[in-house]
Amino acid sequence: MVRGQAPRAMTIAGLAKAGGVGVETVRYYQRRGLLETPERAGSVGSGGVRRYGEADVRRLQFIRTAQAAGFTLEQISELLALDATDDRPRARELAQERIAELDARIAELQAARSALARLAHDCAEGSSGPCPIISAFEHASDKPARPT
Amino acid sequence: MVRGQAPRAMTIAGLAKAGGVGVETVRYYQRRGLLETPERAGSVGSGGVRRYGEADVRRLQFIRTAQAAGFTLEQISELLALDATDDRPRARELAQERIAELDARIAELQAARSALARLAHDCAEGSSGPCPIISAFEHASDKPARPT
DNA sequence: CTTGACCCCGTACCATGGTACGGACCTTAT
DNA sequence: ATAAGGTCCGTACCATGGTACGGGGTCAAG
Repeated sequence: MVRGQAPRAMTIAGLAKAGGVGVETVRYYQRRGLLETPERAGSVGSGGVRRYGEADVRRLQFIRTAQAAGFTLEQISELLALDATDDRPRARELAQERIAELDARIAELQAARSALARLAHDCAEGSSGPCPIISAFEHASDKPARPT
Repeated sequence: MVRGQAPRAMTIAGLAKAGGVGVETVRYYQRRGLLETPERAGSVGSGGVRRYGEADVRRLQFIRTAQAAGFTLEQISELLALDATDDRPRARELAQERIAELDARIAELQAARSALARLAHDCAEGSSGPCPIISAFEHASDKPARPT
């Protein structure tokens, strides 16, 4: 019973490369249930090597993309499980939650970015006084162990 | 040799509270060298409790702020060390590096955010076909082990 | 049919950033 | 002075996301 050989050409190294990760990472994702572990190819039931195809590559890329969006592997796992059950409300819920978190995090990073940019600028220009990057606490009141 | 008692009123719990962290976290920062560990107060050399002041609160808050800006504790440690040596070029360098990384990360998150928003929207509206949140890999070619 | 590269799998280890525990000691209020 | 509660300190443990190791099997070329 042969079922489509064409997209199952790669070994794990090929899959890893296609996804831009290491082989160990692929195995790790398999252990976590994020990627499936195909049956070993080979006439004899036991031996042989596992083969992967385009579907696996897409799945792996999805994982990386979702990860870049700040989803944890746990959440990605849920997203993937949702795929099987087609639970759209839950999927949207997860997406909305993550969007809210992303908005918060983006705002935070932008605030930090502009603060940092201003401080770096100030530190560059005026050579007077302490570098303001750190001076948030520099005007201390009681700092005994500071050798002259 | 008494040197300014006023700003050294708190115990570790007060400092932790002022910084919005737990006592254990303060101790952890002390172990990491991010916060100093003041001498124990008390007439007898050995015993007594450590006291903290405003300077410590500011330092702790700086750590939290820098952390929010994506600095690792390691980098914060360096920033703090720079304070002692007043190494402004290096401080600016660190700041610039982090700004670049922040820009990259912000762009990444924004891309993810809009992709996610669009997908969530699509998933909400059309009830036809699979939810696009996941369908990045849904049009798979060879999916054998799918139990009926 | 041997060599070398690659695969399989379990298990151990790593870094980061904490959190928890437990016994001894100190401080403070009653 | 005694009890309650806080501090001190070492050590252990946790979650997350991997990375490394080692022994054995397999596969393809020469």
